[in-house]
Amino acid sequence: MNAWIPSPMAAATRYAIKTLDLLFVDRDLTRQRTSRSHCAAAAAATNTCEDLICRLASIAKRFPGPLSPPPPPPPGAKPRRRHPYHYHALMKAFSRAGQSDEVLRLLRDMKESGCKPNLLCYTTAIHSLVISNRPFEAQSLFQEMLMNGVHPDTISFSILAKSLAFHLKHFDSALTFLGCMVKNGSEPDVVTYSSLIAGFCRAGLVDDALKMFKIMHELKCTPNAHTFTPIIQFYCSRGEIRMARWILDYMHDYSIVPDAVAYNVFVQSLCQARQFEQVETLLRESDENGWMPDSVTYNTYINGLCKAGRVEDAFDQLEVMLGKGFHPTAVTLSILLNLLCSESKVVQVKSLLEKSVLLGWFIGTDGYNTVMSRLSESGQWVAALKLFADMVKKGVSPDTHTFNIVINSLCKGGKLGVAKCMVRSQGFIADSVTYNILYCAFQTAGRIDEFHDLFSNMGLLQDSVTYNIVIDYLCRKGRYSEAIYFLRTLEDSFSPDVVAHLTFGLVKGGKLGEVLSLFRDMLDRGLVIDHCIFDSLIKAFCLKGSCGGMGIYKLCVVLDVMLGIR
DNA sequence: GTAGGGTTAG
Repeated sequence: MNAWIPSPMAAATRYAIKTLDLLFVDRDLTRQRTSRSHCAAAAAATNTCEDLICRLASIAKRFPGPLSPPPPPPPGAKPRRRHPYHYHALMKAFSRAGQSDEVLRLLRDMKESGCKPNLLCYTTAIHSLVISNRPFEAQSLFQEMLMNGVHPDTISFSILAKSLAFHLKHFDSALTFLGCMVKNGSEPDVVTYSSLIAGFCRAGLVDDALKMFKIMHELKCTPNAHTFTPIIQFYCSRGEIRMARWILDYMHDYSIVPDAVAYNVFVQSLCQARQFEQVETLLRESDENGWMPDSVTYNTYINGLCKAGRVEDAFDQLEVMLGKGFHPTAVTLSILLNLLCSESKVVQVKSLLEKSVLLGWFIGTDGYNTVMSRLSESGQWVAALKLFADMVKKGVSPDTHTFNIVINSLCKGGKLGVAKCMVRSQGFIADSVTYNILYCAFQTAGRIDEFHDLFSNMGLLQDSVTYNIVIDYLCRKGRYSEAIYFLRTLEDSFSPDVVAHLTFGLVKGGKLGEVLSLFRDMLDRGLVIDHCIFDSLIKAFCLKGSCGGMGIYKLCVVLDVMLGIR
């Protein structure tokens, strides 16, 4: 392994490599590696794939080294002069590199050397924890800052308010926090409000976002493109393209010119709806609408075309993108690798990655993650683990997503103990995806107590996917009352996504009385029964074969209750 | 001197 792989992942990586070396001599794995299906997959190569790989290689030649590895931060670097400014400069660099542990180390070093951290150092450290999804540690550090007599300002308050709303979805706390800001003499500004609006929109609470928008207006706080983009995103995510376009027009009417980010969200939505001609029009008219498409715009468009099977058009757009002077980014590469993988050429892509050094193209973490993920999904988890070893040997730093793919592969191979050790190894930062992968694996293996021991000290990592896993499991086991009880114990107990999962399980189990009771309860509380619940329910009835014969009567009863007409 | 917000792939 190359020496420059920085902490915090270094220890976890070393452990992983050691483990993999042991794993590859495992008899079962060796058998799987040489299985016939893999040989058949390797033999299934076609000219199409070769053609795509040639194109990729030709781009690599035209743009040598566009994805060069980031320079490694100096190991154990310390500022020459012990002044908060110098510490801050280093902390900022580590924070930008996503290395919050290093930021905390510098903060500790400051205190130990008698240099009192100032507001900026604390702010950067808190922000680093927030963007690394470590909200509780961010809150503790904020408390420590107050205890040390450092008074927060609008920026530090805003970072914590964003953490509460955007990451934790604790909106009541976020609003209370806003009140605290004012009491402490820090007025929320456009960034503070925009962060909260983004949090509301991300949680699907657009009405609350619009209320916040109204408050901004009343306080004469002028919104900008950052304020509107999450609202556009909300409507786009629901396929409400007309509403999204209306907001873009509204922005123009009020002289808040939407920028590339706002339009990129819209382009994504048009691509999902396969409205590629609209995308073309948007790009053609970009100049007169006052925005410049960027590499994200083209990546989004190229990805949309790939997903729609329009590979030639995708490569044409790649040419347009390159012609306009945009270098392919890590995302461009991921999109193209993903395209190759979706053509069932994962084996060839794996070999392309292994030869990437010869091609003169640095393939980074994201490129490896994409291919490893596809390998693992298609059941070739040993190949995914081998590619992981290859990536680390080339000096490409794994991130949490990489480790999640490795852990998923280990779980698929029944190596739960190894996965558990990797999560426990120093420097491993688990996220909600890690939590969900392991929860599923330990639950299926009937070893859920071990799972709880593993995560008991890691703070809250559950999300709606976790809740759905629990509900699916309880419904599969016929423990419907427990599933309903579980839903009611959740903080956001009637989240549409989770309700949709539960009603799906209940309908499949023939528990229509429980479904009706749940819907009546929701309607009594003034809650709206979301379209995703409707979709899930219809799917469950269809799967159960209830859309014909007498079964249709039961379906109609449920739909009437949903619509509040029975 | 330095700090905070919205987007794309997996």
